[in-house]
Order: sequence, then C-alpha cells, then structure tokens
Amino acid sequence: MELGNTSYVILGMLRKGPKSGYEIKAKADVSTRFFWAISYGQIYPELKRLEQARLIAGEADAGSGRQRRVFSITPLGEQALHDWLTRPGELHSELRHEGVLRFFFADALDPEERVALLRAIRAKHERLREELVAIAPAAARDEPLALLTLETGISYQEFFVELCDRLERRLAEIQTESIATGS
Amino acid sequence: MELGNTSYVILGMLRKGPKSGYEIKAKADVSTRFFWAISYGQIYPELKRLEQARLIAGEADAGSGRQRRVFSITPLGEQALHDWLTRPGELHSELRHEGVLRFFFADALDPEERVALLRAIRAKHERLREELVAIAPAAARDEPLALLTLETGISYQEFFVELCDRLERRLAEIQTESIATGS
DNA sequence: GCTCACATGTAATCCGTTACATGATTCT
DNA sequence: AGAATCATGTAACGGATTACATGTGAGC
Repeated sequence: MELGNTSYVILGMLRKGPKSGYEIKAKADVSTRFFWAISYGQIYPELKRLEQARLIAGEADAGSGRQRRVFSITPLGEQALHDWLTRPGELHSELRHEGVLRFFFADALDPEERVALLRAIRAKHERLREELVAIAPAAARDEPLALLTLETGISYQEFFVELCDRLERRLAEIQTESIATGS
Repeated sequence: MELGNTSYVILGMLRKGPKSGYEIKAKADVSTRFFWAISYGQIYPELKRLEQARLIAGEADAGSGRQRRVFSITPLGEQALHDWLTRPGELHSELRHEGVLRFFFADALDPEERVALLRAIRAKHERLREELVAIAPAAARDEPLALLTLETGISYQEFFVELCDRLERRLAEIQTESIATGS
C-alpha cells in the first residue's frame, strides 16, 4: 500500500500513544499544522486504510463514557514509520505564500500601498508567532524534539517579521535614491 | 469569474509585457516558483479563461517564425490585478515541509540517524540557495522588486541552512547532558 | 435544559501535478 | 540529419479542503 506523508503524520502521532481520530487532529493542530496540516477529511479514511494494512489497530474505547475508537500503532506500523524517517532521497517541500507573491508584483502599486502590503504580511506572521508562543508551555512538557520543532516554528515566523521590516527599510532607501537622482 | 492566486501570477507576468504560455512558465520557474509554483496544466486552460473574461487578449504571433499565441493584459486585467494586490483580508500561506515533519517525529530515531536527517535537510536548502544565487544576475537586470524578492528567497534558504546547523548543535548538547546526568 | 466540546464520518469540490500527445523550428 | 528547445494542449490522477450530516456526553 502506498503511504503519503499525511499517513506518516498519523502513524507518528500514534507512536506517541494511542489516540482517536479526533485527538490526532487536535494534536496536529498545535504541532505539525505549521509545516504539514491535516484535516478530518483525510484522517478518518486514512485510519481505515492503515488499519486494513495492519499498521495500526483500533478498538472501541469502553473506558471513557464516550463512544470512540482509539488506535494504536502496531510493530509493523513502527517499522513503516522508521523506514520513512530514514528513507534517503528527495525531501518534499513547498511553500505557497500569497504575501511574497503579491510583493513580487508590487511594482504595480504606489509606495504607500506597498508599505501597507508589507505591514499586512508582517501582522500575519506576528500573529502566528504569538499563537506558537502560546502553545509552548504545553509542548515543553512533551518530548524535547517536539519543543525544538516548536521553537523552529517560532523562528520561522520571526524570519518573516524581520524580513518585512528589512524590506520596508529597503523600499524607503530605494525611494529616497530615486528622488535624489530625480529619475 | 472567480480568480485564484495562480490566475494573478499569469496576470502579473503579463503586466510586465506580452508573453506566450510557454514564456510565462519559463519566467515563473525562475521567480515565483519558490513561493508559488505553477504548471502547464494550469497555465493553458487559465489563459483561455482569462481571455474569455477579457482580462487578457491573445493574438497569433506573426513576427517570429514560431506558431505561438502571445497574450497581453487589458486595462480590465490591470484593474483586476491591482484590486487583488490591494485586497484586504487573509493572505493565504502554507508550508509543506517533509524535513521538519520528519524531525518532529525523530524521537523514533537514534542520534546518528537524527543527525543524518538534519544534514539531508541542510543539503537540500543549500542546493536551492545555489540555484537562486545562479539566477540572481538575470533578475538584477529586471525591476528592483524582482531582485528584492529573489534576495528574500535566498535569505529563506539560508534560514533553513542555519536552522539545521543550530538544531544539530542543540541535539549534541541534549545528548551530552543526558550522558552527564546518566538518564 | 442548554450549550459546548467531543466524536465520526462522507461527498463534493478545488487545486494542482504528471504524463502523455504532438509538432515546428533552430542549432550543431 | 539529429538533438535540443520552443510551443500548445489535455486527460488522468492525487492530495487536500470544505461543507455537510449526525449524534453523545459533560459541565454550567
């Protein structure tokens, strides 16, 4: 059976302990979401597939009052996860960033509009940064790598915040130059 | 008609001068690709749609020996582009990064494997960085914003390179600590 | 009693890539 | 003559989101 990276998110989450589909989503939303988002529309069908492939095993949770299915990773699943983690070859990565895209075409804007765009991009990443900082205390109780990855996410947002500041300064420089030379 | 960000890539490219679908792809491959990739499978159908909506106008290129259609942006298209560039509200952005994802689950790896993973991520971004640096001379001849965006792309790759270096050091620290405490 | 969070699922749809098909022109 | 590049297009497929549908249990 073919597994995509999204399958490994599920497998990886279950390796940290048995969980329901709902819990997987909740955990992903405060961790992997920032570099690999997943949705219910993928999770539930994928849990079914992984169970059929014997990589995970589900059982009705009798303990809690709620009617839910809790899945655990099997030794076969652990193997599959480890194979993926050590698989050589291309590491897929892609970015889709409307802010940077707009900025690329921002010569169609006048200077004030350009600055407004940069400020909007900055605000967005500032907000995401706050979100991650708010999550940090919960992550700190978990494994050290989860915390390290979270810090990575924070640095990532800060990169964009600082980038916007830098670009705004650069734009100002370019403008004063062109006024000075009268072009 | 509904336009997606990909439509605006085409519109934005045509604003810099008339182009064929093939040329749009070529330009995008050395500029927007790093934050908004597009493929032929989108370009040609989209050119048709944009023409029907009178945002662009295509004409057979008689001048060159080749049989190709060259598209120009219309005033209506310029308007649509400007509206998009200044539209308030959420700026969509998403990252899918298999390297960081694997690292998040790397507690299933032993220390050497972890380092190998970081090195692989590092190598990838180092390579992308080189690619962008190679493009720079061509971009420098274009508009200043294109160059600024390219520099952004270079900084972005450098962020990941430095991140991997930092993470490798942090991992080493964590390990020596746990040896010292004997846990 | 009501509301919120827990919980599971599917169908429609969107967006995008990949692979394929085809052919002309330019360069060596 | 042959290879590389220019050039246009479509069909199949894959991955993911969104919206919808439905219901239960816990806490106020």
